[in-house]
Amino acid sequence: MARTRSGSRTKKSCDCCKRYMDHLDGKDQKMNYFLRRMTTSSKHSMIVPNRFLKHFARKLSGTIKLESPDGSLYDVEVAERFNKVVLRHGWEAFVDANGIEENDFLLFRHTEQSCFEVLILDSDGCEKVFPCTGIVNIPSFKERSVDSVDISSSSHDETTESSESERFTRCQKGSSYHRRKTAKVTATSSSSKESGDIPSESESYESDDLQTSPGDDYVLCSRSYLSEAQEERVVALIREIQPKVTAFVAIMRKSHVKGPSAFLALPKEYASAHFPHETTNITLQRPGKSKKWHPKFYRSKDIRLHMLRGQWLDFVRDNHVQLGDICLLLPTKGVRKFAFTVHLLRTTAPHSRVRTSFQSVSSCHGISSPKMASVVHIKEETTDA
DNA sequence: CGCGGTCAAGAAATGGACAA
DNA sequence: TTGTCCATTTCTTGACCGCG
Repeated sequence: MARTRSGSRTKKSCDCCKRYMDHLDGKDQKMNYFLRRMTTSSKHSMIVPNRFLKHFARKLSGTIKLESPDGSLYDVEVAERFNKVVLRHGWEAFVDANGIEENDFLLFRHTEQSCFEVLILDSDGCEKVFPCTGIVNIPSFKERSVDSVDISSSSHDETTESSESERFTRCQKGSSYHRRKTAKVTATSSSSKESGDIPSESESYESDDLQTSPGDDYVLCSRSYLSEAQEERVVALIREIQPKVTAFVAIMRKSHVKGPSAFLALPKEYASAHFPHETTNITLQRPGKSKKWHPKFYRSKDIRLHMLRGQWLDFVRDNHVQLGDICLLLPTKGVRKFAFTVHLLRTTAPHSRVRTSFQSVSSCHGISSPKMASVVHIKEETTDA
């Protein structure tokens, strides 16, 4: 990071600093705001940026209250997922009730205690306009929350509005470097895809505080990308099973399913969080089935490698796991030994065009790219293979 | 001899530093 | 501010070794 960059920034922002200090007055913290953009995955849970948490005076946990632009309050559970703090139960209700859509921007402002005011901006950066705020469909969840809440009266004065705009602008500037850095990846990923709205884009946007996790409910196998359709299926599945812990999603590659030494590579961070800290056998099980597999979880001495081997191949064979299939591993709660439930999302190739795409998958060692993923059709397997 | 486990090397991705 | 280069990290591939 260039010295000149930070230097010029400090020099230029004296007035800003003054206003900023004024705006923080009365709170022993350095940050009041954070901005997030809605992605497909964040419809179900929203990550709170680590940097915000670092500068947030209090510990964000339990239940917080979100105040929508129409003044309604929502109780939202704060949970920790894979070393990330995420807004969980209640968040979806907030999203639905406020008509928040993908690519919308949400500006969170800490008002008091565990209360955040949320400004909703359209994808073009303008404040979202509702036809009639009274018509907004507020689910029963809100009713539950209102009776237990003492709403702050400081939400909609002009000072707030202007400082929000300022902060939004500043925030955009602040994040430009990261966006630029990720643009390379996005450009590469989307180069062959007609639509500009691709998973990798949203992933890269979130990457300022998420290195391995593209979503909040699941961790995606690194260097893999889910198409919108795939992501929707994964999200739908996660929604259905309502996991209490972060799931691991792996798109099957050649190395996962082919050959005598097939294995499933696990991201270091996820493995550290949910797998044993030594080489040992773990248990895999299909939902609703009694049969179990005990692949070896291998962890190299230098902690660089984390993978499932041995009976992993049996699992692959027994369940007819194929190239391009999606495996969702869910740590089983309450079991002393490390056990995982594996949900399978099958890939189907309904026509020749898809088959062609699949050939390109294997031609590049099975690495799933957005291009390839975009034409892969997934169907969830409801019955055992 | 075959299979499974382990490890090393190369490839690819990512992030940081620096110069224009 | 933007583009490029380089270092680091992580993943993939395949070879080697030990055991049955």
